[in-house]
Amino acid sequence: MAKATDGDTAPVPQRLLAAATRLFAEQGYDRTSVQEIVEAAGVTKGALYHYFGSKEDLLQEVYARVLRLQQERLDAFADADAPVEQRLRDAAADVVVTTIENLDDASIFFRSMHHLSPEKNKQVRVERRRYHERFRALVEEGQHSGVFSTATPADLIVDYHFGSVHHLSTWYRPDGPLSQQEVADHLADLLLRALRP
Amino acid sequence: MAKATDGDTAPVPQRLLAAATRLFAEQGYDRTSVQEIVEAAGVTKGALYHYFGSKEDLLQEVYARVLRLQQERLDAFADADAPVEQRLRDAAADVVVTTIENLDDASIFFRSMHHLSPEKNKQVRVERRRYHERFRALVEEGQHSGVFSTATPADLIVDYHFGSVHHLSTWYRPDGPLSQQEVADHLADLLLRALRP
Amino acid sequence: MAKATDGDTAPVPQRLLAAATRLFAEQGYDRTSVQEIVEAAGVTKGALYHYFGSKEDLLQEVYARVLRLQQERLDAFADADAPVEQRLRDAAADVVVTTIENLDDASIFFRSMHHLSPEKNKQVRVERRRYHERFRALVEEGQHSGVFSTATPADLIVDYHFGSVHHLSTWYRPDGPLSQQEVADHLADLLLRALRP
Amino acid sequence: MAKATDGDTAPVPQRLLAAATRLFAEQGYDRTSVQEIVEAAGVTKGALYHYFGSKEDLLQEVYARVLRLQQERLDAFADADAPVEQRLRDAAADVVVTTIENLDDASIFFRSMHHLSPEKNKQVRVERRRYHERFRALVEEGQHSGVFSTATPADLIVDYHFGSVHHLSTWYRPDGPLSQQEVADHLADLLLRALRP
DNA sequence: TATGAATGAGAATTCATTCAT
DNA sequence: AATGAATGAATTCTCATTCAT
Repeated sequence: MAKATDGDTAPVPQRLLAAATRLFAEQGYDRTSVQEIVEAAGVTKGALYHYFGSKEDLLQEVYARVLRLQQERLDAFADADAPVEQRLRDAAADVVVTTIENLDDASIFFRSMHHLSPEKNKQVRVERRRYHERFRALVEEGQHSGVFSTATPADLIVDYHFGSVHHLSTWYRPDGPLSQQEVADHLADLLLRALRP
Repeated sequence: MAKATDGDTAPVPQRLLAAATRLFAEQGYDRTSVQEIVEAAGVTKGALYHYFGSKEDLLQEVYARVLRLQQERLDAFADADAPVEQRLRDAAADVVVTTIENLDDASIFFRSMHHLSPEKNKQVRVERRRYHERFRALVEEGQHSGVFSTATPADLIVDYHFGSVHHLSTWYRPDGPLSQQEVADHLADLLLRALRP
Repeated sequence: MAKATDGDTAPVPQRLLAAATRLFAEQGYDRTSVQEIVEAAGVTKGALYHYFGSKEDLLQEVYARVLRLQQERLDAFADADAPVEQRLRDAAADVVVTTIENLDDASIFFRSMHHLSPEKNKQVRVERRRYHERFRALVEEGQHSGVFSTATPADLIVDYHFGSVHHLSTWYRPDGPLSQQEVADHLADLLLRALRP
Repeated sequence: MAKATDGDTAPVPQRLLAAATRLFAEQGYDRTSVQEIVEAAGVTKGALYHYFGSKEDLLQEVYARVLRLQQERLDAFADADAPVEQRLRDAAADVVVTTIENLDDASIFFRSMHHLSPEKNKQVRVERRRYHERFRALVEEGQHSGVFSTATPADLIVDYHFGSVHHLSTWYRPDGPLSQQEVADHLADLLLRALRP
């Protein structure tokens, strides 16, 4: 009977997650009440607490989804069979596109991480770290093979790039002058240009 | 009689602002109660509401202070008597140092702006815009005079750099391997390298 | 299981309404705190806000109840099969008795109506108007058929009578010299006497 | 220098009293803050507390003024040299005109009396009683001399009439179809007609 | 699997009043 | 005569969560 992912007929947990994602992005985690979420999802509070242990669990689920997706894509690009400068450029551009396509998740990610309890926060940080290190490894690979400048520590370069990705949710508008792909190309280009020896 | 800026003797509004800044940065705006602020400042709630119309006003005051400071510094560097690549590098490095020196304000700025009411938000955006445009003008000046590449739109370059500044509050630690100045130099360097024709 | 209207066993909304009615009448709407109401009803604040959107909603419910009751009774007397002077007298006396029997509601009604928000106030006024007009129609009927004097506009006569009803909560005491019925008969009599041609 | 009673130049206590009267009538006593009063009067809180011991004192002053005025006028009409039916009619009409002319005071009087502390309340009640009794004496004089019906106790007749006076603040509008004097004549007429033997 | 009534702690804000100057 | 900073208690309302059904 269910056909879409969002409508009235999607499984309850998905509907709750979709509603929570939208509301957290629009209003922030603290400003979104459990009541609003269940109303938006068309269920009752009891149902929410049947599937999720707490409001915080919902937030963590949003994170887990984003992290999983981005790690998968990074791994795919990094493991490709191509010169390192190509692989870095592709990965750098892809994370921009993926982030723009899931701007809600990104807003939540960067604005609400500190709302998680210490233990859950730690768990997320560990996964983030893994992602960061995979990306850094690409930079270092290019530095060791001499195609990238070694003037800047690789860690800092990763943070430089992810700063701009993080920032997207602040300024990017779908109806702006640049398409997703153009923004991605420009940002990847800036990264690669900065890395020229 | 008052000599310090923070102690028991500083004027009440300053003490409130200092306490609020610290707590907003540590816990986030929504998670910080008015009660906590007044306790930290050693005054009563009535006193707070005597000087500030609302909790939100306190937040706006923090913003106003940061914006004023950063605009002043940018103007000074941008108006200096030096080649444009030097002026851009100095401004780009200075905003990093200033941000690190006021990491609390920066965290609040980037994480809590969406907590302001629409009208106050607009006001802050207007001032942010002015700052952004002054910075962009520097980039464009270099592009027109041929010392910077024109491959990337100036607006995007400004957002690229400020993404990394914004991001500082996420990863920079005073006890990390790099000093403030080193980070600033590296980030300014990356910007200038990316702009090489 | 529930048998009384007030005890520990009555449904929570009724208990809240009963407590609020008594306290609003005794102390006035503004002087009665939500805390007092829930304590008197033996429930918690959360329960109150589960059933009523606001303190004001509670007040409006009190109004709605009174208005419904009085309109029903007026309609019954006005539509009866009797000479107009008899129907007016019965209606005029009945509203006195009903008001005395619900003196709390009446006090609240006349003293606290201006505490309602504009929109709710309007809604109450509309219902009041309907009541006023039904009563006025009775007076006019008698005037047209010649049994009542036309010296005074019917509207004014209605306000004259309701002034005295309104006033009851100021002076009527159950232990005073006159019974409810005696007061009602006297006031209806005064009205009819004033209307003699 | 001072020429009006209301402007910027009137003595401070008068200005406070005028501002308080207007605000109490518009918003109710409880809804009017001391801050609003002093702002409307163009002075500071300290000044208010210099002249009045409390917010309640301000309210009592408004009462005292009304009571004094109405008692004076009633005494004048009641002591006149005319037949009792003329004196009653004049007094009954005059209180209507005076009430309409001071509709703010009247609203406050009838709506806020229960806001006074028990002792002040008692004091006001005593003066009200004196007024009521002077009026009742007029009715009784007419009843004893046979020009008024004795069907209704004099006390009730006084309350009947004052109910309608009280009610004026609910329905009377200066831009309505009837002038002050017309309303006064009609209401006095109704009273006298009801008293016909 | 889901409901919805009920909890209880805590939120921001208001306000009459005081008092040193 | 008048100021205005400061108090502290009270106010309405919100909300994540629980639990009997």
